Amino acid sequence: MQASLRAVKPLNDTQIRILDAAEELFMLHGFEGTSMRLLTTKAGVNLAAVNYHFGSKDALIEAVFRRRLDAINAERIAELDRLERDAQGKALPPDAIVRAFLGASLRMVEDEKSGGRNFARLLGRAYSEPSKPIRLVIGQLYAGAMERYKAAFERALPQLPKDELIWRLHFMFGTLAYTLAATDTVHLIAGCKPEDRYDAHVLEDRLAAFLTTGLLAPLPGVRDIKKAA
Amino acid sequence: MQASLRAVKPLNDTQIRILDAAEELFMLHGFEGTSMRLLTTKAGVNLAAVNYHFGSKDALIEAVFRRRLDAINAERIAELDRLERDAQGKALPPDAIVRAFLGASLRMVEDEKSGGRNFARLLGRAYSEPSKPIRLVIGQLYAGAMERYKAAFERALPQLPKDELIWRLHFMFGTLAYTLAATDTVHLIAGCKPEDRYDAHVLEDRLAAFLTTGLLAPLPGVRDIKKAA
DNA sequence: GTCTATATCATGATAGAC
DNA sequence: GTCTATCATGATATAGAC
Repeated sequence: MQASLRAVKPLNDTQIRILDAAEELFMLHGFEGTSMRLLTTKAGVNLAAVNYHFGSKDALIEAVFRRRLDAINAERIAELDRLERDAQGKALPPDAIVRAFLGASLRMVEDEKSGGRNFARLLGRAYSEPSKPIRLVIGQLYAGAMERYKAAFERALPQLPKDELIWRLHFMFGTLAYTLAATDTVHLIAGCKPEDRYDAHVLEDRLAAFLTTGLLAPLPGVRDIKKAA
Repeated sequence: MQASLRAVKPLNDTQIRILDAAEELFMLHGFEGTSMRLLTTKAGVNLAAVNYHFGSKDALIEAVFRRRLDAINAERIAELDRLERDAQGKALPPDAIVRAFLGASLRMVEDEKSGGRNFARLLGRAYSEPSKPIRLVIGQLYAGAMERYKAAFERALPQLPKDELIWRLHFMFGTLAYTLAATDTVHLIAGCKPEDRYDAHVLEDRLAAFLTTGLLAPLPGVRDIKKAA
């Protein structure tokens, strides 16, 4: 009884094949643009299998996100736990928090074989997904980690007003999401080495430099004197 | 003959109603999620009108982006022209280039009445759109302005290696796209004043502070000695 | 659990009267 | 230019044999 509360029933081969195919096709064509026929054909399973194993197409979309996001956010929180334990009560350096936040997501783009890269791009796009149920699931899966990181940043950047911090975290999210979603289009702007695109270390270094400096930016000046008065 | 090359045929009332409805519905439900029936009902026109006036649903999507993006990028380029003229050959301050780039997009989020805000959110999402034709149109509509801004940044930040600049412009794009697409969800992170969400000046100040500082960040260190050697 | 066959419905597009 | 009626197709979901 205790165990069954958290126990994740192991996925069978058919379910895994469906989830893998869904990840790739949702990434390529979007949710509405991916039909069950295409999906089940690609997965090499029967047309009825999705409904049998997941109940509906919407439930499958949820399952696709849950399969990976649970692990990623658990990893994020574990990494923050470790940092805070080592710091013995002192505030963490912003750079370390940023890297801990980025790490789990970026490692996915290196994982080509087991489909992590597909999911990374899918996830990047999902942040600005129109479908309300999907946004809800994503938000819910992120909620725990977000709370923890927000608190860590508040301690690390005590001089930053809270509403400014919120916006800067929002910007950080956006940069990460776009980088995950559109990593294959960077070369279109031209000029960057193609081999860097999927190197998580290089990406982490570049992103961390940009984002950490941005988080520490001087406060924007007051623009409208009347409003301030 | 000369004039007709660039002449944009004025849109009639039906076409405008269709474009306005499309903007809002595409934003709410995505392209595939918006049916012609829903769209024409919302626009108050006949089901056949979209095909008569635009030829197909895909052509309508293109028209939606063209209607506003042409003007926005022209504005972007004009603003850069003005700055460079005033600078009389000197490199521009990075902050000014960033603000010129953001301005035209951000002014849209203030424009609630004529639908600019809908378009802003739609545009933010379109950057990570799976559909290849849509990405092509967007990329093409942006190409001219991107060239100009890239060159301006190269002059303003001569110490920054080109590939690092490309990545940082990529990050800047991402932050702007996400901010446009998800401005209505900032409050979910909680803690920011709701009235700031659609104030273009406040947004521009916050974004410019974050992005300009990020663009000027120190270079990320070399991580792997072996690769560098 | 798996598969075939099918029910039911919505879609984009068009033909042709007005 | 606008409308009605309709076509051909493809969608999700399910019933029922194996």
